[in-house]
Amino acid sequence: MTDRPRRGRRPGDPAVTRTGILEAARSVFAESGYERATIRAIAERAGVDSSLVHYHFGTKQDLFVAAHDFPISPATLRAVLEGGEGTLGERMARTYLTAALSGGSLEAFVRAAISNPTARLLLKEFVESAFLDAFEGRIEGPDARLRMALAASHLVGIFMARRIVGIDAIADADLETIVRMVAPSLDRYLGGEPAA
Amino acid sequence: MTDRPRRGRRPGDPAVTRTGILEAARSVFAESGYERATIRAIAERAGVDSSLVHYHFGTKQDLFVAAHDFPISPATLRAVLEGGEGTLGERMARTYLTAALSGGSLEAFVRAAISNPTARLLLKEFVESAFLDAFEGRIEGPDARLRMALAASHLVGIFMARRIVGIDAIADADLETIVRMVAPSLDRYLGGEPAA
DNA sequence: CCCTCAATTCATCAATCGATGAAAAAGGGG
DNA sequence: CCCCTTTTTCATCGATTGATGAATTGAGGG
Repeated sequence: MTDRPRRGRRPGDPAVTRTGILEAARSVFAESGYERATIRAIAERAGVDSSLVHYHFGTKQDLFVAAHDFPISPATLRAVLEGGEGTLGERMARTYLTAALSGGSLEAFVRAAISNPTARLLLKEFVESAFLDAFEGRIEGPDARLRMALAASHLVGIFMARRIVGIDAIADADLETIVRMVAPSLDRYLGGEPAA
Repeated sequence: MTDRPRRGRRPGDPAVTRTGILEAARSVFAESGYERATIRAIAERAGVDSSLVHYHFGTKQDLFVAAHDFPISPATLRAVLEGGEGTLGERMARTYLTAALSGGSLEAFVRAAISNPTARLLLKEFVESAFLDAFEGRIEGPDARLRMALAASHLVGIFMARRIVGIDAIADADLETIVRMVAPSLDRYLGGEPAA
């Protein structure tokens, strides 16, 4: 990592270099958003020439897609659905907020989605299919999908406030406190009553 | 607007040109976000040379600030606080969602805040002072500020879902329907009970 | 051990962008 | 009506960026 790299192929596993680039891409995208992130910055963080990034992943957009396969795993989804302690809203808040606030993956996604149409579509697709569709059928009553979306958007808003905008009251609060406060609101959306 | 502009000062009021640039700036910033928006595109939309933009407003960041003085007016705030029909949460949801979803001003702000540190600070400042501070004292109970911020973040999330990401369920829904569904959640935050 | 192929850097291009400085045209006070 | 100021376009610079092609070096099969 500290060697002066000469030209040509270097010893060791090329796969390490590849995943290193992906990791660097994720972190730079998360920090700077899609537009501001430069291939050169990603390459530098990976300790690699910028051409190598293109060689492995093609265009910048290809790299972004490759680096962000799946923000939240299906396993996470199952954990939310197939109970445990607490209400559904509580599990949902805790699981998604923890996942979103820990890694940089979703942050990169959201940041990128703001300015880049492709990333925006990916995010929309992710939320609608892997999120709304997954819960569909488990939530009853009229407007089920809209109520689901409202619950999800609440979490997105909290994520934005804490991670992107940095509203103090939310950024400084204990995560579990937030979860306990938010859970009843989510349960109200997921519970079924049509809201007067 | 359709004339071939020769060089030099043009007849008519220069203030018209100025406000035209500001308007163009708002719309381009809203569409593209801060990074993607180019001075050249703004100038073209205003029917003006790009240098004129610099002449009037200096740097790109200066222009952004000048174009987005205040997303939501103090008058709007008062309308929310000093009742009328419905609960506080209902007035809050209706007023802010309408304001945020109608003009392009807040959209530009949010988009810009994602990638530009200055815009991010402006947005944070706006939310925290003109929003949280304004309600402070009117909301009782422990964690008042956090609960306020949760209510605000819920609205931000809905705005994101509808305007930025374009989640169908929320984008297609009637605004008044959303307001009625969300209001009880907001009231819960603003009402005072500490949430078990 | 050689020869091909994959991995990697170097050099460089074309495009774009923000910004500046000079030139041209209209306004307006004296 | 003249002259200085303001407003506007034109020309251009320097920096940055994504991308490409050639050169160099290691890996690995035969």
